[in-house]
Amino acid sequence: MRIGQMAKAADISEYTLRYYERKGLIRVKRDDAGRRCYEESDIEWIKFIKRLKDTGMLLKDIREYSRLRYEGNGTMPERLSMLETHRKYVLEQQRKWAEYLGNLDDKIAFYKRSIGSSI
Amino acid sequence: MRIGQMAKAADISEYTLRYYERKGLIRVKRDDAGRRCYEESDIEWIKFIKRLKDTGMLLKDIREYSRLRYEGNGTMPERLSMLETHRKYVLEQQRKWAEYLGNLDDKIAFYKRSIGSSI
DNA sequence: ATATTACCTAGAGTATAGTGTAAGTCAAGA
DNA sequence: TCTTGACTTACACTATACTCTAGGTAATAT
Repeated sequence: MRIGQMAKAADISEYTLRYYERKGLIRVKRDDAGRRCYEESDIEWIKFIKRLKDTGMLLKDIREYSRLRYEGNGTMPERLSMLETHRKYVLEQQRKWAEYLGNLDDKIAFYKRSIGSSI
Repeated sequence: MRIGQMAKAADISEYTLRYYERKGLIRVKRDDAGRRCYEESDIEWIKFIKRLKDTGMLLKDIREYSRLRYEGNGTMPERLSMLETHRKYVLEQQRKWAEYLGNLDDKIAFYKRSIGSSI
């Protein structure tokens, strides 16, 4: 699978795929012509990277996770530990968003009352 | 209230306070010596700006909200509309975080099984 | 009187994460 | 054979949001 197909399959730009490779997040083989050849399994891997990124993990941390992953199964405990740390972070974010939604709803209710009473 | 006190009161750096002023998010009067004089009410305003920012609103959008706020009560309907749009965004983010937490828990469970079975 | 502290402005520098361009290579179809 | 399209690398540029420095002023503490 070449970069164009992968970009479509994983819904990511070719620029970003090359950028992630440069940054050490993804390792990709080349064909005889020097073109990137992605494996099928890379689709899920790239989607997983996207999710880590979308939930606030920095590329340098994803890079570290990636390094462990490419090292093999022996690094599973370390990866598990990273994911558990990240899980705590995600829970904390959820708490913050819920709290913020409360604030926002209060503010919205206040505005509605203010606008209503001025009629 | 001068910038040093405000930085402590609103838990934000002086750099950022000046930056937000330059960007049009906050309007501040000066004393005879040209120093910024914040009002008590600015504390809550700045905290609110921080929450908008922390929940993914871009400074340029916060700037627009701010412009309306400084224009007075007549802009309440517009501000309400901005907050309701942002509320939808926050709800969508919550949904995404919940979904992602599910993925993460699956992955963690998988790792735990894998590690367990290899003992 | 002088030293220190808190402030001022303008502008440069940093971090993060892409995004785009220039110049060139390669392979497959008309 | 020639052209087109998909790729390659290296490097420059962008956006966002700060963060810091340099050089200066003003008020206060010793």
